[in-house]
Amino acid sequence: MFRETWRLAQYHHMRSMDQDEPDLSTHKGLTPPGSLPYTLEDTPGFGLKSCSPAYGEPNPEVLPDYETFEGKGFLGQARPSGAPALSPRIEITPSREHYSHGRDSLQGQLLNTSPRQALTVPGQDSLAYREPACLSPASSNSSTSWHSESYSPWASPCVSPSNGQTAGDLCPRFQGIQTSGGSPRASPGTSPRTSLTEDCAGGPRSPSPRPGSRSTSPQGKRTYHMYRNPGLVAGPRSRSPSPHSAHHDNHQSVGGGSGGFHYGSEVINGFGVAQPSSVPTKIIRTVSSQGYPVYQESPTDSYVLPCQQDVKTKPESFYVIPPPIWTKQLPSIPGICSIPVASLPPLEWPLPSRTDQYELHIEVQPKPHHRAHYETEGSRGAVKALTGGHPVVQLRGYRGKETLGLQIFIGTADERILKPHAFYQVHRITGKTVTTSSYEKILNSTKILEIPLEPKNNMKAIIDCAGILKLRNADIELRKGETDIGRKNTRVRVVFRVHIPQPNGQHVSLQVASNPIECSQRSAHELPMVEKQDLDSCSVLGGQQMILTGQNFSSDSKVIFTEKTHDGQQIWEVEATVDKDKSQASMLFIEVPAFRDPSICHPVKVNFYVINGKRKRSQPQHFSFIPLPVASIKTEPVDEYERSHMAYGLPQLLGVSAAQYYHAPRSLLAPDPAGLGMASCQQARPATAPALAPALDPRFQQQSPAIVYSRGAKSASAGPSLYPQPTPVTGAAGAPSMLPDPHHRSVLVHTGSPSQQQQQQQQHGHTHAHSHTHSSIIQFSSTNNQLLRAAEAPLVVAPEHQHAGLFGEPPQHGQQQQQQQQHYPTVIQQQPYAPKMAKSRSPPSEEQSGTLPARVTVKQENLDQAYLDDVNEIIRKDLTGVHGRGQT
DNA sequence: GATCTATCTCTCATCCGTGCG
DNA sequence: GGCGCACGGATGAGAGATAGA
Repeated sequence: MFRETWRLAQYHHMRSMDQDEPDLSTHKGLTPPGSLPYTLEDTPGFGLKSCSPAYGEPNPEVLPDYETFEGKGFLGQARPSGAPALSPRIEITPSREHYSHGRDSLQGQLLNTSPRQALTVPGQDSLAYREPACLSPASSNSSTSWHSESYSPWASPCVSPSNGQTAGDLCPRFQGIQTSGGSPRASPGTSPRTSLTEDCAGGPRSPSPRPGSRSTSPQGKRTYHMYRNPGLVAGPRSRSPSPHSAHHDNHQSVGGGSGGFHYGSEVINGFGVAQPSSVPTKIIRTVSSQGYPVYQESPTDSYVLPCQQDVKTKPESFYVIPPPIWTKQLPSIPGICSIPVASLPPLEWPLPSRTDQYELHIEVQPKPHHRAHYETEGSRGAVKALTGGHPVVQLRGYRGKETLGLQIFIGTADERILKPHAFYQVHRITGKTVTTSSYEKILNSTKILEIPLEPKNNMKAIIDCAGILKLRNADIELRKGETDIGRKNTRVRVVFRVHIPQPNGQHVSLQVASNPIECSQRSAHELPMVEKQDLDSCSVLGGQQMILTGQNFSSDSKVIFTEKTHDGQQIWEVEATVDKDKSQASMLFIEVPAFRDPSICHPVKVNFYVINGKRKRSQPQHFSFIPLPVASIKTEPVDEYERSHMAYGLPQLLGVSAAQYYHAPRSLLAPDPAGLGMASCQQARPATAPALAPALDPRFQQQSPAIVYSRGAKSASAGPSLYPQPTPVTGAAGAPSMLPDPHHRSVLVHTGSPSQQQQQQQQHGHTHAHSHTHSSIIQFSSTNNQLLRAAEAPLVVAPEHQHAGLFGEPPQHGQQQQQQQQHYPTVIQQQPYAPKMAKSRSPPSEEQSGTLPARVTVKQENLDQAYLDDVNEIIRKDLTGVHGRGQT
């Protein structure tokens, strides 16, 4: 699958080169994919440098398109007069219900492309538009649509047709084109809820041969073949556009040429409103005009609107739309504390959940299952708690009187570092049952809900306004730079963040993630799910009883322990003994089996899963086998396999301080060769070591785990600081549980915004070639690189430069950086352990040495492994590079 | 052992219907 | 009663897995 995706990426890459397609690979959270089969600079004409604003920096070319957003929903608000069936929730409906119009950034002007029939139109006077925002998603965008036919006949209107509006209603430029053409699939798959008038406009509602029967997919499912051979599906049946409209009309001119994209702020996402610089996110009615201006949040929209505590009683308050923030200084907004986004840590950055003073705590966890809804569906409601209510989050230790904003977004739940989920977005729920007001924001393509944390409520918030939106896999997978795959990637976590202002002007950022939530339809009723295990580790001899708590266990449930290699090859599998007498539907009593090799000298991480049927298996759970006491282990030379295996547990096992691996601070970037050669674990994986450093180095533990960052001018004086892993790291050797949770791992340094750090790097420029050398050894994501760079180069950044472009560096340097990224793919490697190299099925030597040609094998049945493979692939390349460069 | 093809199985994305407020 | 939301269920297409040639 991954290979397939890669091929597609290559294909699209070639196309992009042909068409001067903008490279969007750097979009997601400022983390350029490390494993792209192309270089970032392979897209000539793309205005990466010329038009990319700094992170958080408003681009004047784009500013007119930005608008802050939004009060709490339209619930209970009067609809615009004369607007029939105008939904109180007007959103982009990115799927098939799109209109194509305007220009396609790749293929030029799109004329008369919409096959859709006219939709019910509210009165013109009821809507206000921002033309720049009314752009076809097909035109720039995002995920899929720029290839092949490049636009869809269903290209997105600014608002969903389900709202009974035509594109022309929402954007003047739509007018006159909405009835063109006719589609063989007129009004494809329009939901019955969407009550369009297309039926009356002629054309069958569904291509189904059975009138009245369920229609087929809007444009039919898109296949890889279609992706590869866009011409085969040309015409109105072309693939649907990505959910997001991006207005090219504006952006094309920015930066010149066709590639006028804004990197720093624009991100391509399958999410319709996710492109701050290109796509309208919402259309809401204003007070004055009773219209629905389209606006979206700029990356610089770091403030939120005053919280409307009770939208039901003050519906009018929604109509208050602040002027574009880029036009003025950040206002002092009562209510929720406002912080410039540029000063906030990116969503990809790991944050601690607590400090000495504060703790962000999930009082009530969400249910482990929540069926996410597609954009074509109606809402499936807010995430609920197991108890029947809703999740509750509280900020403890806060004594201030200021209301803070609790940010919510959907994050990943896989092995890797927590980051915004590519295939899911938080969805604001509005309804009669929703009591919590919320604001919707877009940060680097990630939709964020912000709800107030009020002292009067003891800084507690009931999360009853957050649903989960599923984006179509194809839309996301095909966007440039996206390496994740959506298939079976259905686990998410709800991530909560809060930024607590400090008296000195700094802010403390805390983050906590919920338990994983399975978002697929089926699994909620069929797949077993392990929610809790009372044992994380056991002696290699096994025999201990472990209680698994979860759902959908059955009398036929089996528990399988497995061990896999880096390549995902399973080298060990054994079924645990299940005590069926004790076991229940929500609880399994098992006996941990003995590990295959009782002579291991280090903890070995394995997985286990519960399986009910052939394919009804739970997500893999982690488990560790602990070696017997040292005295009982025969000392033998370790082979390559063991050596690599040991690398992961080395620091803990040997009680070696991470400081031995690193020099501070610069050496934090590179493993100490001497350290790598110590003990019997000579080849500790360099990519892993840095990730462990903060947790292992006692120096870090003495400091506050929180990320404290400066805002504004104060950042200039904010030198680099080291912040420890909040998770206590025990000194007990060999205890696998002491490894910090990768999802809660703190970061080393945050001296300000990413842009600041980028600026720092720029200032250091070529004199810091060594840092590149280091980073070529230790691969981090760009964000992590920023962290490391910040740690390494504590430059004082003038306030006026704090928005220096992360991607807006001088061309030369930018290219160099891109080359670096190309040659040394980045990866977030923060797994406490990684599956060991193949021993029995694959030659360890080559793998170990990193000279084995990369081959990614992804099995559908194990998505986590796919992720691991993805990472491991990069690591192998990295190792190859290291060796090839003579351990530079 | 590698490749191709056919078939099976399952996921995805959408649609349908119902209950509730 | 109408409407919209929430939600469970169903469905076809298509992708992946698997077996056989």
